[in-house]
Amino acid sequence: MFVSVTTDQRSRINSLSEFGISSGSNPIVSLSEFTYKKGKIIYIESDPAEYVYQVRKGAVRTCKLLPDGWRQIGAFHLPGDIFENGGAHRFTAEAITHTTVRLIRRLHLETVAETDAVVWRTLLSLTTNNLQHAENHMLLLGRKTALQRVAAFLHEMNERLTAADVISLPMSRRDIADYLGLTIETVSRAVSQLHSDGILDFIGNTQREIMIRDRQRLASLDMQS
Amino acid sequence: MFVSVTTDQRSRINSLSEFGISSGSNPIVSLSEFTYKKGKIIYIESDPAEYVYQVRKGAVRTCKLLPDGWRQIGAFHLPGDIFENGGAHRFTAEAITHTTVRLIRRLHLETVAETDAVVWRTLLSLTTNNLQHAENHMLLLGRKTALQRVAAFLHEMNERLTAADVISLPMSRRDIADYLGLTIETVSRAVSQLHSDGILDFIGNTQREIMIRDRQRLASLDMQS
DNA sequence: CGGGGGCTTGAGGCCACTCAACGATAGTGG
DNA sequence: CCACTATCGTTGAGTGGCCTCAAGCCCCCG
Repeated sequence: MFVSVTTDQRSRINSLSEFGISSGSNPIVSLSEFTYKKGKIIYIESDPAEYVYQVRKGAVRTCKLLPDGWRQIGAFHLPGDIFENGGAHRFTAEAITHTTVRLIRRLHLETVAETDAVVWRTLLSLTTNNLQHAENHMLLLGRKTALQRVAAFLHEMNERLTAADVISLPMSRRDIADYLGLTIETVSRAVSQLHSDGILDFIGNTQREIMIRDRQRLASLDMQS
Repeated sequence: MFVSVTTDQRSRINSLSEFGISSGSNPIVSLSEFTYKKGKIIYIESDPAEYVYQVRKGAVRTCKLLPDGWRQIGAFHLPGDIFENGGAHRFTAEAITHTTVRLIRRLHLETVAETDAVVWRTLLSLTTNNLQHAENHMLLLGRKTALQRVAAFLHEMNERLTAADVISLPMSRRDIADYLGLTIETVSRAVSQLHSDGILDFIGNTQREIMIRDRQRLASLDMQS
């Protein structure tokens, strides 16, 4: 599959712990780095290959497609995040911006793990974290209003990709809409409302730079009202 | 936590493989059986205890609650199903009907696993399966219509708890609604429509016994139209 | 028999979607 | 430098699907 993908850079690193997975005994695992241009596919749903990925730079979306054109984004992966595909791929992963990922073969990992429970534990907690995120997202998709969803999204992003209360969103309104189970118009309207309510401001002339003015009220919308 | 719960029966079995988790070397793990009356709580969200459960008889729902009273059911667990709660409980688990579960301490399991990668692999694939289910459910909650959701639900149940095309649902319309992110009225209307469209029939005088007349059309609704 | 819970059905309202127009921005080629 | 175009985002008007509220039926169980 990788032959069909833009590979600008490639390097090898001999460390498992650099990947964020600490191994007690076996530090020698091959690690590769790939770079994908904006919009390029990292892997497709039902792709047989098995890797574990870590975002180095950029952002990745994992999504499912419906026959009628609808798309559901399951998660956004930002620098530092590890995402994987146990068994067969259940999602399609795409680069949102110019993105660099590290990757490691699952098989190699499990070979190491054979003699090292720490790796297993890490792999499991990785999957559990993804599961937890999915469970919270089910609640959002099933039971929250448009405004609550957008507030929850901004709240999540504010915690994940910023130190101060200034967010620089890598993804488009379409991505956000497909993540929140809404349309782009509804997302836009909700953001506008949060702006006119004094909860956030726009920075610069692009709409992807957002400053949170009232984190408290944003959080309270997220937590429910 | 268990002191506050109805415990009608209790037994001990010394086998891990009976639980559905095959261990190559260490078959001696304590296994308990508990019975819960209809509606009783098995564990509560944020409960610290760590167990892995297997449904023996009955049915279990795992759900999250919102401050404003909304409920989202993440999954139904039927006889044979294994469900767990890595780390802290992320859900509340309740018995839908009179239910018997086997349970095993996660800690015990991981102690065994220390020397047995098969257990780790099983535990991981268990979590991965749950994750896959959650991912599919996100698609349902985010991008499907009421009719498609109900069709998908019946399709799922038809595959999980019946041999012929006769389903005996253990859960109420409220449970179904909270699973599908709908109201009971909408669920009821959708089922009625499927009935009047000749896709399903009711059996007996209760509305929980359903016979699928046209599995093909049910599946095509599920798969999207 | 009366009461209550579960389920259905109807009437009306609201929130999010649809369709459409428009402005802003970035990239392209002259 | 300026059209020209495509993409992205916002905003408005109108529709529709699901929710809300309400009534009524059926069954179970006292």
